[in-house]
Amino acid sequence: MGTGSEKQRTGSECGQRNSADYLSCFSSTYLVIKAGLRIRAKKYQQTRVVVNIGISGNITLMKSFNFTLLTKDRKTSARRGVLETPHGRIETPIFMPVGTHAAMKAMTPRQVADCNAQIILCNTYHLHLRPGEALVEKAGGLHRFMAWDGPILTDSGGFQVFSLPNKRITEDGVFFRHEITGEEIFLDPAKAMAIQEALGADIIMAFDECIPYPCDKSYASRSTRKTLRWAEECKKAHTRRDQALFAIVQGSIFEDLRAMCARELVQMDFPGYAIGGVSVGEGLELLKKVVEFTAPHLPEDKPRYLMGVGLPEDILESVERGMDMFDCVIPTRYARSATLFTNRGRIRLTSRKYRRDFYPVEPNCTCYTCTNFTRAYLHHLFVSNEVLSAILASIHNVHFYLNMMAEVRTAIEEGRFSEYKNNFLSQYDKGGK
RNA sequence: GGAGGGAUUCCCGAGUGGCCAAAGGGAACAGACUGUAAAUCUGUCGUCGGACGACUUCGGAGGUUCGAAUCCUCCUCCCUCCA
Repeated sequence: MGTGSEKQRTGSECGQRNSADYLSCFSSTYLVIKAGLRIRAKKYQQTRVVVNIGISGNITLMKSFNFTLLTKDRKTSARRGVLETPHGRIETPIFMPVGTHAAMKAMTPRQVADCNAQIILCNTYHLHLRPGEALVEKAGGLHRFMAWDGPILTDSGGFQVFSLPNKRITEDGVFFRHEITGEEIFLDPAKAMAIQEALGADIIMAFDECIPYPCDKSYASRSTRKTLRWAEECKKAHTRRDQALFAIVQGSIFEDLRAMCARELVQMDFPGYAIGGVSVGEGLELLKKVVEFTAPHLPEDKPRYLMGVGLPEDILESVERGMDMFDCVIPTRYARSATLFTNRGRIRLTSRKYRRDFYPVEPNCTCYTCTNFTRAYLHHLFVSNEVLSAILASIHNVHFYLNMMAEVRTAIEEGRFSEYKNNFLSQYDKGGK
C-alpha cells in the first residue's frame, strides 16, 4: 500500500474461497492512488455494484453491515447465509478461528487465509492489557496492526469474567486483577465499547457476564438481568456505525431466563445475536437443549453466533438447531498439544503408534500439512518439541474445521444437511480418539 | 608411588541409622482441554496384586545394629591433586 501502484485482490484473498460458485461471481478491487484517494468497488452476483470513495486517513465512507439468509434447510433449522462486513463477505454457517492477542497462535495470517478462514476473533480484555487499544489505534487499527485484511470480531471480555481468577463482579462492571503484573483492570459496558471501537473490528460484542455452570437460578436470574442492562448501555455507548454490535443472550440452562433475555435483546434491536454462557462445562446434551430453546427467540434475518463452541459434533448439532457462527480455541489449542482432527475422530500424535505411520494425518485432507507431511514426521516434531509441530498441527486443525463448515454450507444448499451430519458423525465416532 | 573425593531406582541428582520404594528435575507413557491466565495442565513412572499390602532395590562381598542407601572392613571401577 502507498507505493502508488495499483493493487488488485480477488475475493479469494479476502478470505472468501470456500465455494467455487461464490468465488466466480464475487470480486473486490482496491485502487490506491498516490494522493491517498482510495476507491473501492465491489461487485456482488453481477447485480449490485457498490462504490465507496474516501480520502485515505480522513474520510472513510461506511460500508453497511448486512446479513442475507439464502437458504433454510427443509428438515432442520439449519440456515445458509451471507454476512457482509467492511472487510469482506462471510459465508455462513462459519467457524471463526481465535487469535486472542491479535495473533493466531502458531500461524501467520497467510497460513490462516490459506486454510480458508473468513473471519477471526481477537479479545478486548487481553488487547486492552497489552499492547493497549491506543497503540493498536495508532498502528492503524487491528486489521493493519496484525496484517489481516479479512473481517475481525472482537470479544468483549465477558468470557474473562468467567475464566479469570481474582476478579470482583459488581452491578456496574468487573474488576480484574492481572495475575502476572498485579495490575487492576476495570471493564464496564462503556469501557468495553470504547476499547472495541479503538481496536476497530468489524463485529464487536456487548459486554456480558458469562455465567459459570452449574449455577443456581437466583444468581443466573440476577446475572442475566445485569447482562441485559449492560447490553443497553453498550448500545448507548456504541458510536462507530461501521462496526456491528452483537448482543449476547445469557440465562444459563434455564429456558425462561434464556427466552426472557432473548426477547428483551431483540426488542433493543441489534444487527446480530449471540448465545453465550455455553461451553462452560455443561456438556453436549445441555448445549443442544439451550440452543434448541433459545434460537427460536432470535430473529430469522439476523446472524446467530454460538460463542465458544466447540467440538465438531457440537457445531454440527448447533448448525442443525439454527446457529450461523461459531468460534473456539479447540482447533488451535488441541493442535499445540498434538491432538489432531480426522474424519474418523481425534488422534493424538504423541502416541507411540504413530512413530512409523507414514500416512498423512487425514488422507483426504488438502491442507498444506496433509499434502506434505506424514504422521510419523509430526510425531517426531512433537516428541522433539519442535515449534514446527504447533504450526503444522494448527494448519491442519483449522483447515479441518473450515473445510467441515464449507461442506456444511454446500450440504444445506443442496438440501442434505441431515445426511451430511449423520454421515460425518457415524464415521467420526467410529475411530474417535 | 602418595593424598583425597565419588559410585543412588532409564538419565541427572537429593538423601548420611528408623518417618525411604527413596525428594526434585528430565525422559517415557497415558489423559484433559470448548467467547485462550494455555507450545498448558493432570496422572502413572522397581515388581506383583484392589486401596491396604507383599516382595526385590541405592557399585560388589562381608560385618555392626531390634533396624542400614546411610556406620565399619575388604574388593571393583571412576575423578581430582601431589610425585
